[in-house]
This record gives sequence, C-alpha cells and structure tokens, in this order.
Amino acid sequence: MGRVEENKKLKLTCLMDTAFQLFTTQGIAKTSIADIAQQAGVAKGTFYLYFKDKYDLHEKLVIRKSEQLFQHALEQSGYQDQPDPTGKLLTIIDDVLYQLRDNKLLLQFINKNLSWGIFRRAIGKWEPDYPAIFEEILGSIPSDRKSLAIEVYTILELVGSTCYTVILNGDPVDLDTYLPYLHRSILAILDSFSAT
Amino acid sequence: MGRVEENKKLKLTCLMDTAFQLFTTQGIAKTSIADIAQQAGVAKGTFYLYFKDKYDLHEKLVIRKSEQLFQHALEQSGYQDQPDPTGKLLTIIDDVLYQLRDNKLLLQFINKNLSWGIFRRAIGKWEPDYPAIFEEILGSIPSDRKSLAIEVYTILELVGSTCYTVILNGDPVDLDTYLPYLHRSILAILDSFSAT
Amino acid sequence: MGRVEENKKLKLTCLMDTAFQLFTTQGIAKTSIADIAQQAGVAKGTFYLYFKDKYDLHEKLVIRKSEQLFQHALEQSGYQDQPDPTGKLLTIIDDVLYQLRDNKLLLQFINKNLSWGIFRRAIGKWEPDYPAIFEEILGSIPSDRKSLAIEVYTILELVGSTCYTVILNGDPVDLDTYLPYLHRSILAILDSFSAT
Amino acid sequence: MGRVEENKKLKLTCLMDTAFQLFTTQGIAKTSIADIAQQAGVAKGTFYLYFKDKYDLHEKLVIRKSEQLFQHALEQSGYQDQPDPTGKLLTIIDDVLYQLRDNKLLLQFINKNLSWGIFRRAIGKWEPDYPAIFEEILGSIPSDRKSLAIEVYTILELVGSTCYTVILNGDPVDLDTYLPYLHRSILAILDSFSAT
DNA sequence: CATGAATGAGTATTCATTCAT
DNA sequence: CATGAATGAATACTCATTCAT
Repeated sequence: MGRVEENKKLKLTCLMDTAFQLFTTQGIAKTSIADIAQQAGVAKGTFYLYFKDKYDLHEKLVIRKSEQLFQHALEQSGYQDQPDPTGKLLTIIDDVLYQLRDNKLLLQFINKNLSWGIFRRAIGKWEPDYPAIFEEILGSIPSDRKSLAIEVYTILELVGSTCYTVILNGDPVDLDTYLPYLHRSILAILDSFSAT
Repeated sequence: MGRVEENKKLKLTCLMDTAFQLFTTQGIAKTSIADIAQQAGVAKGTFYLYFKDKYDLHEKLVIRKSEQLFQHALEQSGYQDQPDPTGKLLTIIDDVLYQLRDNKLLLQFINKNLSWGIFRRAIGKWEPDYPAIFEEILGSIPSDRKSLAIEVYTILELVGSTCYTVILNGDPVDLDTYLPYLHRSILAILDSFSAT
Repeated sequence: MGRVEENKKLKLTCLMDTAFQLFTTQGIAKTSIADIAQQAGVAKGTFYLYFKDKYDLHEKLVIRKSEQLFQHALEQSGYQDQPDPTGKLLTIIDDVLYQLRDNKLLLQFINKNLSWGIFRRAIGKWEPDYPAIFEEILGSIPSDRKSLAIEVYTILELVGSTCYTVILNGDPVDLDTYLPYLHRSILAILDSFSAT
Repeated sequence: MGRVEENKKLKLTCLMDTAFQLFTTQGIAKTSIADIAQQAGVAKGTFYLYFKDKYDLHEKLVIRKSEQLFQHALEQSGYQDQPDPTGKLLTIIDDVLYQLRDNKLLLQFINKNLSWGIFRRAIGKWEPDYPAIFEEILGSIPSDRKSLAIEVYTILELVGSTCYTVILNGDPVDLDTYLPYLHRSILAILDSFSAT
C-alpha cells in the first residue's frame, strides 16, 4: 500500500470513529457534518471525498461495527473449548452480550440497526459459508437448512431485543440476573426445534 | 361536546393521521412541520396550538397507536373463549400479529418505537393493574411477580423482534410459515419458566 | 387589496428591483441570494417565499422588463399620429431604441434574453389579439397571416441584434448615425415583402 | 512534432471537445472543471496545465469554433463560381446556415457568444485584410469603407439573429421556408445601400 | 381560534485551486 | 508532465418558530 493509500485509510477511520462518537453522544440528527469534520481534524470538503452524506456514513458505520462485534465473538470467545454444541452457542452469545455491556455506546448505536440482514452480510463477508459455523455449533442436532435458518434467526432476535433494554436500563432486571432466564429460554427453543 | 370542541378534535385527529402517514413513508427526520400542516390542510401556526413540536406529536402518536393495537387484541381476539391460559396468550399474540400483517405502515412505525417501556405505559393507562390481565391469562402457572415480569418481557420481545422482519420482508420465511415455529418457541419458554 | 396583499406586492417589487440592479452590475453568476435579500432589506428565507431560486427570479425579471418596454412604446410613442403605417412602425421602433439608449443597463440585461418567444408572450399578455396591432400599423400592405408573422419577426430581430452593439459600444457607428441606415433597411424589407 | 508534443495537443483537443459538449448541454455556469476533467479522462490538475480557468477555455472555444465555421464557408461553399457578387454573398451565408442547421449544438453555442467583435477577430486572424474579401464579393457596388462596414454588419446581424430561432425551434417557420424571405430581405438591404 | 408571511440561525454542499507525490 | 487528495471559502437552501392580522 502506498503512502497515499495508507493516509486515506487513516482519514476514513478517523472520520468514522469521530462520527461514531458524535452519533452516540448527541444522536445522528443533531450531529452536523461540520462537527464531524472539525472534530476529525479535516476540512469539510474532505468529508465528501469519503461519504455521500451523513446517512451514507451511518450505514457504513453500522456494517463495520456489526462485523467487529461478531468477529470478536467468533475469534475471542473460545467457544471451541466447549464440549457440547449448545455450550458453544451460549458462549458466543455471552461474549457478544458482555461486549455490549462493557460498551453501552456501541449497544445503543447498534441496537435499532442490527438486523438479520446485516448479520447475514457481516457473517457472509467474514465467512462465505456461514451455515457451516452454525452447523459446527449446533452440529449434533439434525436439522434441515430451512429450519436451521429459522432457529438461528429466532434465537438471534430474542437475544438482541431482550438484552437491549436489560443492559441499557437494567429493566426489568439487570443483565446478570437476566442471563440465566435467557439461557433457559434459548435451551428451551433449541429443544423445541430438535424435537421436531 | 360542543361544535367547537368537536372541530378541534377533528383537526387533532387529522394532524396525527397525516403525521403518521408522513413519518412512516419518509421518516421523522425528513418530515417537516410545514409538510404535516399543509398535507393536513391547516396553517402552520395551527400545528402549535396542538403540539409543542414534531417530537411531541410523535410521542403522542406512538402511545395512541400502541393503545389501539393492544386494545383491539384484548377486546376483539376472543381470547376468553380459549380454555387454557397458553391458548389465551397465543390468541392475543396472533391477533396483534395479524393486525400488523394487515397494516404494514403501522408495523414499520411501531417497530422502532414500541419498547417495553412504552408498552408498560400503554397498558398502564388502559388498565392500571396490568399484571392482573397476565395473571388471568397465565394464572394457572404459579410464579412470583418478578419472574412473571421477566417471562412476559421475554415473550413480548421475542414476538416483536422476530415478526418485524418476517412480516415486512418475508425473511427468512413468511408469517404463516413462521407462526408454528414461534408458537412452539413460546410454549417452550413458558414451560421452562413454569419448571423453575 | 388587503394590507397584507399590498405588502407582499411591495416586497416582490423590491426584490426584483434589487436583483435587477445587482444582475446588471455584477452579473447573475456573481450575485448571491444573500446579496439580493440583504440589499432588499429582507431575510434570506423571505426570498424563497417569492422565488424558487436565482434563475426563477431572473426569468420573471426578463418577462416583466420586456413587457414594460413594449408597453411604453405602444402607449407613449404617439405612433397613432403618424399618417402612414411604416411611419407608425418606425416610431414604435425608435421609441424602444431610445428607451434602451437611455437605459443601457436595461439593454444589456434584455439583450441576450429578449427573444421572439418572450415578445410574443409579452404582447399576448398586453393585447391578446396582437396581429391586430401590426395589421393596424402595416394595414395597407395586403399580406397573409404567415408572411406577416415572418415580416414582423425579421424586422424585430434585425432591430434587436443590430442595435445592441451599436447602442452599447457605438460599434461600428453610434446610434444616431446608424438609425438612418436601419430605417432604410427596414423600409427595404417592407417593400420586398409587399412586392410579393 | 515530437510524440510528447502530439500527446499534449491530443489532450488539449480532448478537453476542448468535452467542454464544448458540456457547455452546450448544461450551460457554462453549471459545468464544473471537475466535470470537464473527468469526462475528458484527465486529472483535475491537468486542466490547469492548459487553461487558466473555465472562462479561458470558453473564450478559446468560441474563437476556434467561429474560425472553423467561417473557414469552411470561405473554402468549401464554392462561392467563387457564382457570377455576380450578391450570389457570392448568399452562397457563403447559406453555407454557414447549413452548417448550423446540421450541428445545432454548434448553433446554440455560437449564438450567445458569436458577436460582431468576435467575428472581426476571427476573420482578422484568418485574413488580416478582411475588407478585401467583402470587397471582392460586393466589389461591383461602389461604397465607401464606412458604409461597407455598416452594410456587412447589418446583414450579419440580420442573418445571425433571425436564423437562430428558426433553426433551433422552427419558429415562426422552418429554415427552408424562411430562406427565400431572408434572401429577399438581404437583397433589399443591399439595394438600399447601393442606391445611396 | 386560525392564519400564513416573515424570520434568520443553522446546515449541507459545491468547486476552483493548490501541491506533495 | 501528470495526478488527485485535500482544502475551505462561498453559497444555496431549510425549517422551526413567532406574531400581526
């Protein structure tokens, strides 16, 4: 990579990081492009060399942050050490939840934007053959492709939506209190699917 | 109600309906007060006789739409006819889902706005003693107050988040295909809670 | 006309006059909307209540100024006192030319914008049955409608284009020197048409 | 010419052609240097190696296009074969008009820019002693220098302004219909001048 | 009560020009 | 010679809010 190319990547990262900071603290609506540029230490015009507008940047930010979140869980959680597949799954899920608990800005940002579609794209980028991963995790459970997808979808949405309020507001209870209930619910869903 | 009073209510309704239409089609950020007023056929100044600003209107809209949604389910679903408590619950849930399937604008609007907090407020307004309702439904299941709240919360979030994409995009499968899986998951969760 | 209506007309006139002043002295490209608004003593936003943008205003200005020009000639030149039709025509033409000679800003502004189309519109507004006017002037000359239109068009364009440089730059000669040549050319064209 | 030299000329030509295309389709004001450079396939900085700015390029374009137009008429129209001087003149004029009819972009571009002054410059560059050409054409008509200039000027402006709308919009009639009327008008003007 | 003209701060966006590579 | 990333001044445009009628 040439020096120029490197510099460009640096600027892009800087702009995205700055924008993330501002979006999460004051909201996207109240963040102006001038704010982002100034805070990032570049000229206003430079912003437009990298993004079409505020919303373009926002979209790219959502994708990038989602990717990082999943990637961390799959690389750092040590889920491979778990003997049984459900243990692997719960380990991965907990890793994501702990990341979010420790980074509430990220949670707040990702929450309303993290969808099944983005997840699929993120995983797809990281590992084109994503079912392989889940089959590895849920391997012992015989399941056709379609119901596997539904199963993963159901669990992901359950985890995502319940934990948002729990982590952010401690409502109706805090995360550590909630986790056992969540685990039990997930196991119950897994059982119900495998019973088919 | 005097004629003047009636007229005011009419204008208010008109403003809210117009705003709902605009918020859902172009988003709240890109909807201006001028848009709403013009489309509703009133002067810009009139808007301020009814609402403090765009966000005030938005909040009132969320509450009203949520109330209507739940009220319909509790009054029209005929859940009382179901013999067992889980049947009652599933009947109510399905009624809400069918309302949303038939009114995708409403779904889109409610999705990003309808949270656990608002739900509680909505129910609280309609029926100050909301646990009574759920106890009526889930009555046979012995459960303390705290775990009942967690249970209701878990199921609500599961239903809400999974069905959003399913109804709106038919992704990963369409609603009718998904419902059996959802029912099974809910039953599994109920079982897991009652087994405690 | 209500007081408000009157006030609006006043603001519109003021904005147009200011814009004319600025367009002619610094050119349309170098005139900003902020300039116009400030100079006219209104807020920037007010500009947009009356015009879509700079070019909308410009177009309206061209039409208005053209109308005024022709209207003056038809009302003030006293062409009716001329016994013969060609005398009437030349009187009208000279009136326009003298207006332009005495108001070079207007000439410069109108020049590149004054087209057959605008003239027709201007006349049409002032007097829907414009051929009547020219028939009155050129009345003795038997001519079908089509060749009358061509005749008027030819003369108008000849006068317009030749006199622009003559009045503005005195090039190749000044207006008073040029007028006799112009008159002779016009008469020659008239003759050539009537000889058909 | 060395290869480098050739390459430069190629780039220059490409820039001018691209600019011509853009100026005529979207107007000079709405054409940015970035547009021109990108469309021409060179870097923005390269533009400044050839032109001072947009207006410098524009001016050079007007001159070049005018030169080409007149040069073609004087070299290709075969006006020398006409026996009488007015025939020569009309042949040249018609050649120009046919060029413009077949290249409406060129007409549009030249119209607002091609003035008496530029014509003089264009001819002057091509043939420093331009009166000689017209004297050759109009030779038999005894005329002093001043009235010759006025005569040429009058005819040029007549032709230019009338034919613009005629060719471009077919208004009030199309070119082929208009030409006989134009010829007659020109002959009438020539007669009126020679009768002095 | 209702209106809608007026405001002007706030924001987005463009683009000619420079200069290090 | 050629490049194109970076600049930031200049400019257009929006819109919530007020207030005289």
